[in-house]
Amino acid sequence: MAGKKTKELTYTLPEEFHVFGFSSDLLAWYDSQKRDLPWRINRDPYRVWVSEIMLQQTRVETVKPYYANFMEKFPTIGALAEAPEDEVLKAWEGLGYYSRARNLQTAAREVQARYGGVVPDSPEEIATLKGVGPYTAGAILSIAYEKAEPAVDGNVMRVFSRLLYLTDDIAKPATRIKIEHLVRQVIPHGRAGDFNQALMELGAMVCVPRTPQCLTCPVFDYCMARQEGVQEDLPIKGKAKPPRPIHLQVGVIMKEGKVLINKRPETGLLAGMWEFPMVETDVERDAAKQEVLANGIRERFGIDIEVIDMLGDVQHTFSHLQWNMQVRSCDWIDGEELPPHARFVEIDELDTYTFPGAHHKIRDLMQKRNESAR
DNA sequence: AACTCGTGGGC
DNA sequence: TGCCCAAGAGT
Repeated sequence: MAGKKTKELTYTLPEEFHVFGFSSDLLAWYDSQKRDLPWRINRDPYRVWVSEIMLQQTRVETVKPYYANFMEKFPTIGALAEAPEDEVLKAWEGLGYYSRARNLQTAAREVQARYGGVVPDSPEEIATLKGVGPYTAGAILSIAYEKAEPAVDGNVMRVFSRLLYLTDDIAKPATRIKIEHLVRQVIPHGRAGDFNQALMELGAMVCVPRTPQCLTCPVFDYCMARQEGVQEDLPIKGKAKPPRPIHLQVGVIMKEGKVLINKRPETGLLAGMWEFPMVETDVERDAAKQEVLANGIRERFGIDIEVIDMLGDVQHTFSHLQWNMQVRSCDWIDGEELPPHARFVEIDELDTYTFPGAHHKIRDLMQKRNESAR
């Protein structure tokens, strides 16, 4: 039978895999060993939803304080839907991936308008909500509504790669689809939410990326990678491209004790966040960098400045970009008309605006300079 | 499918 | 120190 290997076959569990034993052993471990996490005190769909959005690509310990603050400020879908966007972004400040916050509020308004304030419980409807992708849809449906849907995140892909000795590259989208098919065949009836969380808990506590704790693993007996001794070589994951370097001139521009800040565009990197004005330079060519800064500020803000001195270098690396910033203190000289996205504000008022991490580093540099000046 | 979109921790 | 990683989604 040549050519018997169909796609369907690759999505089927090995015959020797004992589904029932695996699921019940994993659930028994989860029942006794699971962490007490703030979003596990009940199965309220909104609480589950917020936690899942915050946990996207973000560690549990990082999320905890943000989650507590967010649920206090926006305790219901209605509260989130009616809140000013600035307040939502401020509550997200420092968490990263800020489109999550905007999408969450957009989706909350959608739930209010179209679903009477109730998070929908069907795969088709919940998938239409902004920021709710395949993983989050499955997580909410299973945890809050006990629907037998897979919730395949990085943990689950790692666990299944080892469990079934899968050599697919987990960085490729097709691999997640395949693992969703496999997980779907293992979800125990009536405990989908706990089962999905148990898979993730196992990946976070035992089946960790480096040096997995196989000797304490509750599903050691089922693991094909462990039987072959290759658990440390799985999962297979293609390497990410290194971040692209960008060189920026940053101006801390003062006018009568106030400092100039700029609101970034509503789309793209750090959308809608505030920043210190900056100008991109070609490091190979721009020898006279302070002139590049002054000219760029004049073009974009319509004011003339004088560069006073160098405050220092600040580097900030994103997943795909590396900002190399030279920060200079400047004084306003001339020009009154600012564009609508820019304004001079008191130093003490900076806290009322939402700045991303890269600009907090610049603020730290400012404050250090101010202290040493005294 | 490949690229965009943050941040902080751990080894 | 540099690199990988962490409960991904949108385009």
